[in-house]
Amino acid sequence: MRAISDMRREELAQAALEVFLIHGAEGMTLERVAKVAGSSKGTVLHYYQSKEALLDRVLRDVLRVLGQEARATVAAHPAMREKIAAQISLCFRAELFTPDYARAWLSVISKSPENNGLDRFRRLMARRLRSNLRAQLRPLVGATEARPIAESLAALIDGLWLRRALDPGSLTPERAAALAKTHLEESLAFL
Amino acid sequence: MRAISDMRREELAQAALEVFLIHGAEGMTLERVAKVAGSSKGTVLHYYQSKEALLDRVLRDVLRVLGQEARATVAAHPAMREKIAAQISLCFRAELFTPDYARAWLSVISKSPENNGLDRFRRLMARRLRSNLRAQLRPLVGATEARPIAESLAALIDGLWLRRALDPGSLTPERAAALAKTHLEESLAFL
DNA sequence: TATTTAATTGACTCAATGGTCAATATTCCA
DNA sequence: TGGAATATTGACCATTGAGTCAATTAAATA
Repeated sequence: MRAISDMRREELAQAALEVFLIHGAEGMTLERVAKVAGSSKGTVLHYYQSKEALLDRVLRDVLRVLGQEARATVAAHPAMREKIAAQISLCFRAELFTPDYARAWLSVISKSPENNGLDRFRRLMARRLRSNLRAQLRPLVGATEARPIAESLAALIDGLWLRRALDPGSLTPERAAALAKTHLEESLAFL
Repeated sequence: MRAISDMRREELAQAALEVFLIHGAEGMTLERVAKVAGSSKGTVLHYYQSKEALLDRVLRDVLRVLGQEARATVAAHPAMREKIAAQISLCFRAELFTPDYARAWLSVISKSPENNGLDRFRRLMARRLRSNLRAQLRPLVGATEARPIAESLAALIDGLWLRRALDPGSLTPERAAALAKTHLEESLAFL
């Protein structure tokens, strides 16, 4: 029967996500995952061939959830200006822009040069953000201007996430979103 | 005699810096440092009580060099506008804004939450940049406006460094500096 | 219920890394 | 030159974490 083993796999993935958010990609050790799942390292490796496979699963889950939210939110804002603003809000919404997520993200990018799975994940996230921003800017300012604005905005967003990871107390989600939106407004006004 | 042992210490610090720039803080293993120095792990630990002590030394050296350059360059540009531009240029000058330095920096910040030495270093760097930017903005736009502009600019700079670490090919030093300066100009123009 | 199938465990190996230490080699100087 | 101080080494140890595996336990089913 698949059902039981699938449920176990699910539980383990859930535990892994939990550990991942607290300890990052590297700190997500099999022991910790096993402990959170109330199981043993052996069992974890029974369901996932390797730590890499488990991490893949975790990242895939995260990616899926983020993707759904993003599409839904952007679709809900037909006007272009609002679409971009919505896109920015999405990046900094309170459930996502937490110290935990920010640290986890930092751990992903810092290991990304040595880990294919993490690198793929990172690239996907980066590409998704950039192409969304560009696509939404293009009708407003044209393709030529859209690129540098999207580039700058993406870098600013990265920097704000970094700060959230490192000095969580010094930056609220609202303030981060406000800074990004201000930057966008100024870029648009300047043309 | 101090002289000889001091020279050895120096050589080891040099080797450690080299390894640090290639492999980051974590990847700076005693074995690697010893190998580069043409020595042995035991010798490294003879001169530095621990890996932490060695890393401290490396970071202190980096900090000293960066501080000197920064003070000199900024002092050389008496006009305020130019001072800020010089400050930005300094962040992205070709010798510094290399993939190696960017990756090393990334490794520092990613380990910073768990390592006091790295955290102190990171905070120092961040504080120095921010306070420089704020100090130079204040006479131009007043204290109230200076803060958010400096904040935003600092985050953008961080984001650009991140990109340099992760996708080195996609961002030249000139382009990075240009993006940062554009952001600054737009912020100033918007007031 | 007996047998087969699957889940679970913990002890094991292996590799990497920081760190200790006693033995050895080198250097200095009286 | 010979002994004291110093430098150097490599063999050890401890820890951590991934991954293996055979033995045990639990579950399903004929």
